[in-house]
Amino acid sequence: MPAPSAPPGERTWSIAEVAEEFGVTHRTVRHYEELGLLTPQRRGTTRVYHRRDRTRLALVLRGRRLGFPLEEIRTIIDLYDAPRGRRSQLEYVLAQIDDRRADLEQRRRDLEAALAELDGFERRCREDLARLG
Amino acid sequence: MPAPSAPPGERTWSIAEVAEEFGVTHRTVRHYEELGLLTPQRRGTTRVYHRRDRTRLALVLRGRRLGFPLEEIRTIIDLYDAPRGRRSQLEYVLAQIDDRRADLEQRRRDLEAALAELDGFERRCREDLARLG
DNA sequence: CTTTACGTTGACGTCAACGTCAAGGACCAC
DNA sequence: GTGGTCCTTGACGTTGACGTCAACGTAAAG
Repeated sequence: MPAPSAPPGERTWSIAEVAEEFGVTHRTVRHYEELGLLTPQRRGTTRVYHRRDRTRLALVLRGRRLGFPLEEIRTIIDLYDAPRGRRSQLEYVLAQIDDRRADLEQRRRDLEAALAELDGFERRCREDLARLG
Repeated sequence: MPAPSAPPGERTWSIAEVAEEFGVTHRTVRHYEELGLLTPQRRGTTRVYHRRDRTRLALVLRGRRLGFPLEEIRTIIDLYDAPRGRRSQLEYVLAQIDDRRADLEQRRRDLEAALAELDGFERRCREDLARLG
């Protein structure tokens, strides 16, 4: 059963399909649900994934590639869905955004430094190689 | 005993000093030694850290901030110290460099995407805020 | 000489992020 | 019916990266 496309015309996916598509195991998908990172619909007892779930999963996996702990990832993507009706809420969200940005920019500096070192190292290696030529 | 600066005039450090300076615990420093990331000298039974160890520790911590597993970090920084006398060795090292660069550039893409999203989200939040007067 | 500070080596504990069964329900094909 | 495929919920195992003792050595300070 490759997941029904029943009432609102919107396509949905089974757990096996999303796992396959994103290159993770169904256990991983379930784990993310346990942590509140995903909240698929249920058709009876079976999980039904919508576009929204795929979007969130993509965000989770990107955060994972960047080395963030899942708990932290949750607070971030929850931020995107947070209510922003009142001024105080908006100001809180904006403060969080600043924190996140500072973190990401530190990582960017680390990343650029690592890449620069790698470049320098490659140059030296190529010079060594040329000398052996 | 803030570590002796005995024969070659080069300053050295105790485990407490390097831990302090890099903002980690001595347990962490020992753990890194167990994994072969650091190889301090011994004066009797006591560890003595040289500039080289500090350099490596800095690399390790940067790798850690970037979310790399310690084992992977070890293979990378060992690469920097690897023998490159023979052509085959150099070619191996250059291949490894390419692998590493590909990984780092994927991370950079993820990072840029995350920052871009954050920027867009902040703009929307600021617009919401403006609408609230 | 005893205390205090810092060092050492095990060895077990913990937490995150899953892996890996086990046992069973639901539905289709034959 | 039986089998096969995909789904479910536990629940225990594992790995990485340390934390946290315990038990002990050593060397300067009182």
